[in-house]
Amino acid sequence: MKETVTQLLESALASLAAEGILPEGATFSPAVGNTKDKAHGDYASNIALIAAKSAGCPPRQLAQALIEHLPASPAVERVEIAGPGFINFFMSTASAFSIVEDILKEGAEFGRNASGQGAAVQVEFVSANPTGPLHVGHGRGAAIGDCLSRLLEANGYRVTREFYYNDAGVQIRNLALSAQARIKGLTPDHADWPADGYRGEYIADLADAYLNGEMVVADDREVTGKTDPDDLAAIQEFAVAYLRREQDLDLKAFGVEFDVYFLESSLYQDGKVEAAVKRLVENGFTYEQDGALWLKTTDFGDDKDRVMRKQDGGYTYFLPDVAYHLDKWQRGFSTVINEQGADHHSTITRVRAGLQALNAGIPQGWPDYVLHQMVMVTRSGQEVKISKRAGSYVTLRDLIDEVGRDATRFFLAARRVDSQLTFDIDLARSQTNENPVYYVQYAHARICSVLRKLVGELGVERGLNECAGDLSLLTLDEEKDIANQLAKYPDLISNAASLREPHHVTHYLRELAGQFHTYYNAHKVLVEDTAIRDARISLYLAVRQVIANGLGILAVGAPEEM
RNA sequence: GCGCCCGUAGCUCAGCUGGAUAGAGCAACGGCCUUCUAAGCCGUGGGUCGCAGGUUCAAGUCCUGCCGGGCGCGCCA
Repeated sequence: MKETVTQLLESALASLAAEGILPEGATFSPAVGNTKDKAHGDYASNIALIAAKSAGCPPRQLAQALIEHLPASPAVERVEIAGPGFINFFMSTASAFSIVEDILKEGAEFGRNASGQGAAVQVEFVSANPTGPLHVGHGRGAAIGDCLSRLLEANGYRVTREFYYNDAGVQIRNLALSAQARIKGLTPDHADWPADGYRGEYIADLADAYLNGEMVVADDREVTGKTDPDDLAAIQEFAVAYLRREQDLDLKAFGVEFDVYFLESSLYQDGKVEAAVKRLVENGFTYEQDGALWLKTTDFGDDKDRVMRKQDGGYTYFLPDVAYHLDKWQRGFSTVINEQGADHHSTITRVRAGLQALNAGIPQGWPDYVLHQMVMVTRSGQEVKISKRAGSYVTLRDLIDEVGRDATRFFLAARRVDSQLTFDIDLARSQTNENPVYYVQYAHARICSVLRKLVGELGVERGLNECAGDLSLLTLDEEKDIANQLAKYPDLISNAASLREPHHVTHYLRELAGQFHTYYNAHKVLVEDTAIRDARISLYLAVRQVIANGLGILAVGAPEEM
């Protein structure tokens, strides 16, 4: 519908150019937007304001000329000039409802497009180190990363979901020492407990499992506990596997699956870290100082140079990071999106600098980053800070267990990534219209319920994607509003993906559900006039389909009954 | 001190690549509720968009400065 208006305007612009009213060379792409105020019609364009200067005539006059050159279209009922020179389009009622037929014809495909042309995109997210259960922040990352992946897929991209983790560094050593302390019977309050050791309950569980010789199977590994308290290497291997399994279970409960688990240690094993170092040295961006090897990241916009190789000969995390991203590039991902917590912000400049210093033909500003701000969890208006299992933080599992997978996903994806998020447990649990998840799911269930009633009480079978009835009988304002909202869905999918802003999906659904509930409350659908009834049910079916499609992007369930 | 993010109604938040009179939900206030799947429905009030400049026909949106909050500023990841 919006395209129709755009085409009409383009045609009018061409006519004006042909008549010399507009300069030949200049090209204007008319911006057509949805109106906020219904008094301004269904769509509005500011083209006359934009083009007025180069046309050399006042905007309203140019708008008038454009309107006079607008080709006739059955979709447009009337056109007006308003304000400083906006052109407002009032669409015919009949054309507004053609979207219903489109939706029912396309079904689950409605809103999806092929603009990505199958290009390979990688989304790296969560990437938690295997040192404990996932926390709420990881949950936010998981919700955003997975939703973003689904959005990209809906736009025709081929997405690889990747999880990168450090399985060998200082933190892992620390984990092994903590586990060993537990295995030897120490508790975190003991004087000999490792400094900065991990203190959570899960360390004790891990220790028991190791001593019992349990076998743990994680998505990417399988290890049996050796029971020997002195074999630190064995403890470390077991601990990593144990916590990987723990995280796998969290992710499974959350409904997130990864295509690739990428180990930091593999970069060392495959010589990729050494190769990166060699290349950086050869390119002349390094120097030795204080017994360490530095990279001149300041040549690429960093505020200070960074250590690559420490005094003790080990590498900092930064170097494998660079090697890892070179590997991503070499795997052919022209678009890579790294979803991380904003507390990792400083790595961006460093990684990009390292990649530029490699001289590998990687574009400046590659890869993309999506950073989410912190999450605070509240219950009864009070901040919740700890979980029993992890001790110092609220785990993702806590939330899923308490409010359910659907509400957790919806809530964690519902805010702009760059603003902090308050997760209200009471709200997420509540079964009232105040709870947006409930509200949206209920709209879907309500429609399913009407269909059951239609079959059960009236004996009328109606296929789920069957468009029946004369849509021109839909004459109510609420019906047209809903149709217009439905028509916005494809743009939503395309914009949310290109802007990397998944939160738009939740807001859209909340609004659509609200419109539907209002309509439902005001107007009966199972009316005696079967022609009107059938037309309204067609609209219901379209709403049901779009809600289902939108919830699918969020990986939130679309229940048939509540 | 430096860097990044945020500041919009009492609260939680939207505001699509600058566009018309800044929106939604909750709360408040006033009505309604024997009605298809219910846990409510309709309406009203409520704003110096942190502050001050600037760019523009047009600024919540872009630029500069300041104020307030969060995060980061490791040879941790």
